[in-house]
Amino acid sequence: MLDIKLIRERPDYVRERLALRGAGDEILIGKILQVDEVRRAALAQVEALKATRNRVSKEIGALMAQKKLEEAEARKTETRELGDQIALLERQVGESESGREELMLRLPNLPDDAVPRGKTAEDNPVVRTHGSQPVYCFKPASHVELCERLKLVDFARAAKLSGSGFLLYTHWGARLERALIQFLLDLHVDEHGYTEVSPPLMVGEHCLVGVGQFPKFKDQYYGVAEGDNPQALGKLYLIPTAETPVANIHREEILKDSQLPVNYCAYTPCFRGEAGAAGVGTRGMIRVHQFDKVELIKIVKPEQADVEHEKMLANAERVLQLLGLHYRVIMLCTGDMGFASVKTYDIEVWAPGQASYLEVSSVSNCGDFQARRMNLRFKTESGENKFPHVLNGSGTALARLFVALLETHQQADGSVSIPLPLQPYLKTDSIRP
RNA sequence: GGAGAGGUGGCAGAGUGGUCUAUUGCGGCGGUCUUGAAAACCGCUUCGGCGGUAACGCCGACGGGGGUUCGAAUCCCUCCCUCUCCGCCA
Repeated sequence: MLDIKLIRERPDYVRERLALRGAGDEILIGKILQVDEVRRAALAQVEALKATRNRVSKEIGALMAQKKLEEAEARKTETRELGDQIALLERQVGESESGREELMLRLPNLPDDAVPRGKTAEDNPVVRTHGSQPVYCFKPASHVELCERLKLVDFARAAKLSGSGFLLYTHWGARLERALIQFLLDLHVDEHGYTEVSPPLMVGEHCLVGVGQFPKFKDQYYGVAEGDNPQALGKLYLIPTAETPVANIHREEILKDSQLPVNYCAYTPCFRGEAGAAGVGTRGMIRVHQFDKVELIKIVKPEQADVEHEKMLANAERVLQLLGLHYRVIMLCTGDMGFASVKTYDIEVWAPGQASYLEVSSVSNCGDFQARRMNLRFKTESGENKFPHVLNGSGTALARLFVALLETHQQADGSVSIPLPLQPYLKTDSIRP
């Protein structure tokens, strides 16, 4: 959520920054200012009336204590309708407040100055490239072929269980997935200094609102029902990313200055409806309804945000470096950034079987946007309460990492060699047919 | 799921319709005293909003929401959560 004071004081600046996203959200600013004005006018009135009521009520109390009952009764009838007026105005305040809130929750974050202007993914500049595209003396197979040949994933049976977009890992495939999870967690916890957490996989609506997934993108997530009670449907949602529960851990708290930065790392499955995405990358493991991911979350002081953002990006890149994968880092342009973000880097790993780069990580600085939505604050040394900045990054998404790993390290004999750092986890140096 | 007990400030814990501000204790911060510290004593110690250049003034919040009343932490309704016991269960 944006700061209402910023909208009041610099509406044109806000409109201009929002326009850079190209979604037309800037037209909401006028409405917000209008509703805000109504709210403030009604609030000033209601507070004046309440001040009067408080004063008179105290006088009545004093009169009754002195046993001047008739006088007290007279004052009561005098002020009887005050309550009705207050109730009426309070309804106005409430309505304009929730109206303002509703609009505010639909406004995306403002892009940072450092973010390149652009409209689509075509406009995202490459920040750097690591390694180069490997060359093979044979035609590299796609992961679908490799998975079938090596019996790592049973696509057909997964579909039998849950429909398309689900994976059934088998044999070495299941072990590889588990090894990767363990490898990633150990790397971030032991070497990068994150604290591991393992959150609930179902969360209440307020958590999705907190990170900015609701109310605007409600159609993309799975709601769950308990038993056959239709009323329970939508009370809980399957998490689309560990960011949702983990970023909300300290919601409605006031953290101590000394607690920051908070660094969390979590492995969770992620569930996404991907409505409307049918046909796009549906074959194989590239776009699925359930996948595993290790997520990094930081809660930092505003002045630490840029440095911590770069550190998080480096932490995610380290994963691909250790696994011997070629990748590039791109910065998302103003038109391609996520709703809550002020600045986002994507890491795209090379998948030789696809002959394309796959997004395996998105590392975002969300500024104070999520902290406002969650009412998460910290107390500065001078005793002031401020909103911290919240960062999140994948470290990394698993299904696509799995794809890149198989396709990159496939051998002429049909086997897949396992990079050295992963061998202790998988307890083998190669997977053979 | 059933029965009972609870939810008040950082923590503990009073407060069953009104006297000026939600007692009090602990912890924390500042001060006095001291070479320094402890003790003692004094003071301060939640969050949000509105108005004002400011000093300051006002409004709201006692788990959430609604109601009764001139006036609600207190009475009523409703929802949520915690604890104890029972049932079911990996």
